[in-house]
Amino acid sequence: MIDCRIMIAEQKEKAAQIITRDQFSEPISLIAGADVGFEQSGQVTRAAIAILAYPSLTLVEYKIARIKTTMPYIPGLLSFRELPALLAAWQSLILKPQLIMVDGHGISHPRRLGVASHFGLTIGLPTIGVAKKRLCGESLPVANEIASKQPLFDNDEQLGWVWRSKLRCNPLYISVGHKISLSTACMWVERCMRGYRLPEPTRWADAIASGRPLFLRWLAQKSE
DNA sequence: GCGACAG
DNA sequence: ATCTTGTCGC
Repeated sequence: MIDCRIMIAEQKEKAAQIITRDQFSEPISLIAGADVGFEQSGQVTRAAIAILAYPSLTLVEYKIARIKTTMPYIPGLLSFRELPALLAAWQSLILKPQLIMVDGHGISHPRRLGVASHFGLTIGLPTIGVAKKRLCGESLPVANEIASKQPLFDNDEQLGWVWRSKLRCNPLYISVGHKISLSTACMWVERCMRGYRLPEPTRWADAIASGRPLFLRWLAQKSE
């Protein structure tokens, strides 16, 4: 069995180190997206990091890491399952981005250390949490208009924004990962939208990690 | 005790 | 997260 108490203690300790101020300077030329998928058996964790040029948002580099799965999925402890593969992918990159968007929550987490924050703290770079589902906190319904948003609250503490990125799609949960403020995080997510539910960095990372048509077409076209 | 629960 | 067919709507 896994002793979650140790991980929870680690999360509480690390959460205190998360920086919620902007610690990067513009202009930014490279933005990354990070996501993790699992192969059929579930025994292999596959992380992908996509590096996009900004502002063109074209894919300029990507790396995939395949690691043996060590942890089961436990809500709230996702980073312990996904971080090893993310770090492996990170280490193999040639280009280093100034900002990273991670598929998952940042500080909108029961102990304020979701995978986006954990990853950012570990590598010491600014990260943004872009999650597709709520983990904790409460919010009012978001109006069905693009860019409508509602604050995500845990009592009096705002954990992030619930943000409608696309009509008739479930909203995104945007939160501080590390070394960035919430307002700046939202600004960068908006700047990276190209008409899909997910911002481009996360959209590409997901496509690469899961071998989706978007990425397969890109590969095919590249080899022509 | 029951429901909720990122990926 | 992954597997998986059809179906509805823009």
